[in-house]
Amino acid sequence: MSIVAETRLAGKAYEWVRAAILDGRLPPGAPLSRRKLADELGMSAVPVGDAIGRLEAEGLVESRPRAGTRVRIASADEIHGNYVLREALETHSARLFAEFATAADRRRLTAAASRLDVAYNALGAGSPERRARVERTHIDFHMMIARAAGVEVLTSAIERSRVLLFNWVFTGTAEFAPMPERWHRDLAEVLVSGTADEAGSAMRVHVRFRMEEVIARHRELAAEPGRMARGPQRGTDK
Amino acid sequence: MSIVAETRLAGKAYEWVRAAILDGRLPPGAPLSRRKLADELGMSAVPVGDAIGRLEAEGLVESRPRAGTRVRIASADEIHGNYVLREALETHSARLFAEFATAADRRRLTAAASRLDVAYNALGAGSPERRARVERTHIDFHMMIARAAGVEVLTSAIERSRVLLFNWVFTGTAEFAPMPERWHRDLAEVLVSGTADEAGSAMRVHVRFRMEEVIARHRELAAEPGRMARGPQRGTDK
DNA sequence: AATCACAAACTGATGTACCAGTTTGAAATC
DNA sequence: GATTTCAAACTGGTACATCAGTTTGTGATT
Repeated sequence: MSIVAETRLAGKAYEWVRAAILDGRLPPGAPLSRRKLADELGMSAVPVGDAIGRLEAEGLVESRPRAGTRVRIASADEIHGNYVLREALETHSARLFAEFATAADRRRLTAAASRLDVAYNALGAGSPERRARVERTHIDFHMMIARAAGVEVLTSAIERSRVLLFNWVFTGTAEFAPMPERWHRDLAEVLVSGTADEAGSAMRVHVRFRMEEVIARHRELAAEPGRMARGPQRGTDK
Repeated sequence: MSIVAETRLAGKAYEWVRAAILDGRLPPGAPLSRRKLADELGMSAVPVGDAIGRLEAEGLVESRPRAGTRVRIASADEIHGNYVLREALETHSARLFAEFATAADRRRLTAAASRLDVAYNALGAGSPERRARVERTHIDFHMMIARAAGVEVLTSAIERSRVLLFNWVFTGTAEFAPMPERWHRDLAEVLVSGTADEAGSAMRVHVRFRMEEVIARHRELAAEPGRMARGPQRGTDK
């Protein structure tokens, strides 16, 4: 979020844990101990607690007062909600792109769409690592659209909502039906030469494409046994 | 955000400071001392620091490592960015309302729009307190639209972006040109009986209505002298 | 074999102490 | 009077110690 390197220890812990969650080293449900983390990172428990507090506010982690902290497992409702949020943010950024993007931005987007479609089409049943890498390129493609509008607040909001979905969905060995062959090229074409309304509609379809599949996949993951320990857990509320 | 009352001290401090910022007791630029706050709230400096960390992550507060913490003064760019964000979120929630709101929701929205227009028309040059109260009712009106969609993530995102704007703009004695007489009634009518596209467009116009005026007003506020102390402050970046 | 009880280990949360850097106002200098 | 200097006061950040609540493995009881 900032250009300068993080100097506060709390910031270092935050980045570390966040990265660990995002690349799967800490899968959903994994326990997190302030003290063990503090040992591992060579600091005391206070900055670690600070970092965990921030992650909790963001929804990546869940902590019950004197019982422990775990990487959060989102509900299907939340996954759906994040898709709605993404739809709102990305359709808007598509509108802005169609209206205001420079000629250079438009050229770059067209090229990136081609590369992305080629990568997806060549992927087949590639290794999880390859799939994750292509998925990251996919994110870059969408961020390119958002960045073209030059509105920092918007891009960072999109990134946040994407982070949550990515974590909740792709940390397993999720496998999805292939995309249409020219999926991103078609989208890019509308964004590059269509009106704002057309761009928004096209992006709307694009975002909704995998939503239901993803939610179904999430239900499978959540149904896996052995996520939580014994006990009433009390946190389930009413 | 949660139904249960906040038990952690850090949470209490967070709520307290956030409320103080939002209702103007801590205006933009005001200094915040961990220790003074800790004294005042009857706790130690650690939970206060935790709360300040969260507020900083949300952008309400700005803290330079060993120099002090102040209520943040946003740049005009940020104000603009938050308007863009609001436009994205609220046009989408208007679409959802037009498509999915129940008959009861639609009736309630129509009634609320009437009340709101009446309040604005009767306001004139009322006291700052009265204006702030009407402004809060205005927020409720928009939140009613968002809530009708039943997507928690979306409503809380809208609330966040509104909180920032409200704080940055309305804590002064901001004064704006009056709204058209049927401003909210006309909007509600489209949301209640129009298509999703129509509702989105109407909301887009609605959100943009005061944007430029607000940004101009913000420039005046930011230009006021005596906000910061002497010294290069070093945080102004490049 | 299944159930239960319980104590030891672990957890998050907070208070206290301390450190290094920044600010600031008054004294010293020009 | 204006400028510079500089030390005391204050700041955020972290480590350490401690507390109360939760979890869990072990062993006693049925």
